[in-house]
Amino acid sequence: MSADDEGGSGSPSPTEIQTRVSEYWKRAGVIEHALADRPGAPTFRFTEGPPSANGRPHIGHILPRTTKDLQLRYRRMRGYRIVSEMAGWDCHGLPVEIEVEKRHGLKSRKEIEAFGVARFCDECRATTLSVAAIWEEMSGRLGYWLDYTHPYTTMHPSYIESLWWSLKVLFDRGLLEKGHYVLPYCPRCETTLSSHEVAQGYKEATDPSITVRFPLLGEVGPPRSLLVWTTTPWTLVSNLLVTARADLTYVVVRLTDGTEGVLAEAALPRYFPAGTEIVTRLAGRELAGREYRPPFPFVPPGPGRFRVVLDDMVATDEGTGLVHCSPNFGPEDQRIGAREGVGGFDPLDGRGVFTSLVPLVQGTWFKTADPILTRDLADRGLLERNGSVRHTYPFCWRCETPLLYRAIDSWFVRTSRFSEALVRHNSGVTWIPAHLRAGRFGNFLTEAKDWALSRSRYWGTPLPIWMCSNRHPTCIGSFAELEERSGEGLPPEFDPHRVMVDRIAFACPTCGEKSVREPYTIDVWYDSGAAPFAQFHYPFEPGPFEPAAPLDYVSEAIDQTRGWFYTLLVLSVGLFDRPAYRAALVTGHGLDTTGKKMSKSKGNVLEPLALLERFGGDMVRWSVLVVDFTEGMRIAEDTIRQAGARTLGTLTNVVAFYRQNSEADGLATVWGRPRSENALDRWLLSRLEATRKITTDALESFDPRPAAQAIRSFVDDLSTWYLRRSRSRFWTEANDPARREAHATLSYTLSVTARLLAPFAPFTAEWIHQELSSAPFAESSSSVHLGTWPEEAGERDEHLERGMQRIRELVEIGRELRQRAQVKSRIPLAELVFFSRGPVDTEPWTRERDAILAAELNVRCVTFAPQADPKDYPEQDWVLRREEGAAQAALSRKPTPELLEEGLVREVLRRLQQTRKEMRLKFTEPVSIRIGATDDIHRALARHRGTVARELLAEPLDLVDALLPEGPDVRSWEVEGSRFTAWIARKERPSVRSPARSARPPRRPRLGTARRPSRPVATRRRAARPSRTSHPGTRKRPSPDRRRPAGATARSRRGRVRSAHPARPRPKRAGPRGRKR
RNA sequence: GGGCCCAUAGCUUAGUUUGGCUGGAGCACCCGGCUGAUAACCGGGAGGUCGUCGGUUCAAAUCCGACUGGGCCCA
Repeated sequence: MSADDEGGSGSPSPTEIQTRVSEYWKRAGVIEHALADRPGAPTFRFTEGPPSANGRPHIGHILPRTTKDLQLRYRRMRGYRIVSEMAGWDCHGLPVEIEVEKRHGLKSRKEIEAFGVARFCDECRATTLSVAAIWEEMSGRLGYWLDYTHPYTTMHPSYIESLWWSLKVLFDRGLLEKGHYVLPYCPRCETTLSSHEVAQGYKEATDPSITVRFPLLGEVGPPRSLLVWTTTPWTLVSNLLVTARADLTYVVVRLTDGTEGVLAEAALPRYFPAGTEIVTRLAGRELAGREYRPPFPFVPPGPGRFRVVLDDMVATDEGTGLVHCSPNFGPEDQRIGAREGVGGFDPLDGRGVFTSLVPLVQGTWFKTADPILTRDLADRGLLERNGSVRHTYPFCWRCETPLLYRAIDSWFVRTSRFSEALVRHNSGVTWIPAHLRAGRFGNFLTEAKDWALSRSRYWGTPLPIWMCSNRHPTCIGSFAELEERSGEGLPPEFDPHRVMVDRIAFACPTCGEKSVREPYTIDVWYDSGAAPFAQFHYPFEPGPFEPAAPLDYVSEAIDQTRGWFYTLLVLSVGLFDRPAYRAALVTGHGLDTTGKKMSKSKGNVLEPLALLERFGGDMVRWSVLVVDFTEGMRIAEDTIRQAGARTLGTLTNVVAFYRQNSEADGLATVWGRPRSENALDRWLLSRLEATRKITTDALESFDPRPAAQAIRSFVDDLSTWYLRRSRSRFWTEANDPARREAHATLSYTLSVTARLLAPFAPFTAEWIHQELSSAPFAESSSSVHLGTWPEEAGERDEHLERGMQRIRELVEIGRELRQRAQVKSRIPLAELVFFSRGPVDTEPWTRERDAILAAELNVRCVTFAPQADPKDYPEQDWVLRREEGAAQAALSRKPTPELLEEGLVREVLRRLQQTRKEMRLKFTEPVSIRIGATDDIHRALARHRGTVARELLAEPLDLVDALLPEGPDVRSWEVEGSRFTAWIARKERPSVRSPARSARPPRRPRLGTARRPSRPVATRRRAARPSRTSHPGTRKRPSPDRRRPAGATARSRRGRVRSAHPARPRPKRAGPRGRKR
């Protein structure tokens, strides 16, 4: 990092904090401790949804990983044992296969088989975890704690054996069956796809849009044709039926060539100009049974073929109201075809190429055939309309080949048979957001369709079903069973993937014929849906998995409603007849700055690793947690910086303030709830308790949104009200009771805040906790993440909270009056009177109320009066605020000469303090000061000499009754029309305390006292930098030995401070001393 | 084509369940103030057709309907 990254005197940057904390976690083995088994602890059941092990993480993965980690950290602090914290990898499937295909230039299944299936699978296995390290890196930077040393992988033999066990359970229950159905099919990959896979591949595409004449047979009069619309001309060669809707009105119109056409009346305006002759009207049901000549002569005649049938699926908003039906190439078509008993006709081979059944286009790919067939129709006078249409069409999500729907043999999980149970077991799930339960997810369950499970591929869990020539299926549920059936021992390194299992055959238990394995793998979504039990090799090994117990919590992004959330539930209900999870937190997707979905093609993606590197995990986590992350949310660097810096930055600054002061006084952290009578302290503790309660309730109910907001607002109150009004107490002496109270309150509050923050911003929380600790960054046992969650400590005082709120409102009134009086706050004013119609109910802390107001508004006296008599407050002396006609408050507007003089002193002090700050002096560091001023300023300073010397820590303070001569080291200011000059010089010698506070960075090895080996990465402080002005008697460069060193631990500082100088000199006690020139 | 969700200031948002005071706050901007933790802080200002239209009501950001835009899912 460069020196410019570091703050001058403030707190470390988020990335510095993260670096330091990460090193500590690593060094002290904190993560291992946190994830260690906790015998006897209550169980919190969780499963990491396995990401695809060869897909790189994208921005969308940040949200769910944050919400998962948040809940797990909370539960750990609550004393739970998380079952399980295994990371997991989804290893199988087309993504891996396609990567390997590309590498070896393989273009079809034929080429893969020529390449060698065993070799192909070996390559897939080797490829599959290639990006695991990137995922681990991202999770580490995000602070997502999982056990990456023992991840589960869906390709592991034990995992696959569990899958086989579960498949056999379904098979035995009759829920796993073979069927012949129309399914989405990729002709390049030569396999069916799951609906989930199809959903990912919809794209805008231009397709033909043609309307074809199907001549009706047996009509009298002019030739009459059905006008049939389609966007897939290639399916016309396999046409078997035409569908009309019973309740629609159809018209027969006169076509331009004198023949007649039939179409829905509703479609008429889309096709023909007004005034087109309508020969007759007829109801849809009258069309039923009419026979027609098919558009192509390839389909042999058969019972019931080439006639009009009725169905409600016919839409009217596009097309002609007459739908061409090719039962092999559409789900609806299949349903209708099956109902009508017309059989099927499939002219395509596995690669989507027409076979000899269709000589016209034999050897042509299905899409390429469209124009050829269209031209042929036109040549034969059957093409009524020829056009094109833009619409969404499904493409293969991996290889971008247009999909087709076709009837094919496949194995199914009969989900439709237990959709009622799916709905029932979903009804008790806590969904966040809640609408998903009955809404999107619930709807999906009610309409649950059978799950097409089998894939004609290679790298996947082999379907453990063997079939004999008599079509008797045998399902194998374990490796031992396979061994027993086949009568051959499995090798010790048995790999239950294709080739090895394919070679095994056995006699059919039913008929004795040879049984061979069905050559399928299964949908990878089954793999991941089985993760809760398969990761433990259930039921083959003893483990923490209990069939009766659902997971307590899962969290993923919204797209998983159809994915993992669904397959988890299906398997849970199908196998165990219970819900899969008690609570599901669903995050939205990341959008770009304009609210558009991030996608590679739009080039608006943000790299998660780059973001995390730049801002640190906490900033990223916090920025998503404080907004409604269940909606799609815009993610931009600016919003991360803004949301993160506000709360986390403020809080670290509060900690820095606390540490500087308590360290200087040698006060140790107070971890228990203090008892203070001070109203501000009691107020803060009450606010803390309120925040604790909201945070706890939110996390208990799995919805962190209210918690993050409550913490944000609490940190705001802490910094901008409590600390601002309490500062002076931190500057009194260490044994002052008020100082003790303030210290104890802030100390305790920060310790609780660190624990409340721990699940949300683990790095910052840890840093705060360590800053409070007596042995920071020492042992793992001191980690905030191994501590307990804050329990209720003391009650809220809502009366006090309301009273304080009222005071803050009164402050605003006071400021307004000051502004109107045009007297800046630095000048004290004599009196502020509030005329309250109702008394401000601040009993029993009325005196403190007035003191807070007086200090905040810099007035000598605050009083409350029941009502004002205007003539007591003449305008030349008072500025009045009215509310609804009645006087509300009055501020005396004219400062007395004494008050003016005090204001003048403050003006001078402020400028000199600013100079001290610019010189980067520690606030405990004494200086030599000479101030040259005349007249009013000199008189004022002389009269307040003690205050001036004390506040500036001037040892000595030299007041000169003349302006100092100009010089490079002399500064000059103008105040209220008068000038004054000063020079400030660092003391020649370090003050007594300096050595203790200051080992120095190794790169500037001078004057080092109390030097310690430092960790360069943990640099907290800016390297010594020349102050902007130089002063007589001062080195050009501030002496580095006064600075906090790189990496010097707080322990070393404190240890020395406390033992060596228990009663260190305080600035305020540094008495003015004369200095001879 | 169907379903679910969302829309409040340039940006992030509170308020919507249960209609009711002048629609609050933060960032950014302008003016002023404060500053011995701060990358800060405090006051004031400017900035709002509460997506649009219609309905219910004494009263609508809030309830109802339609529409527009966006997100997600299904087809």
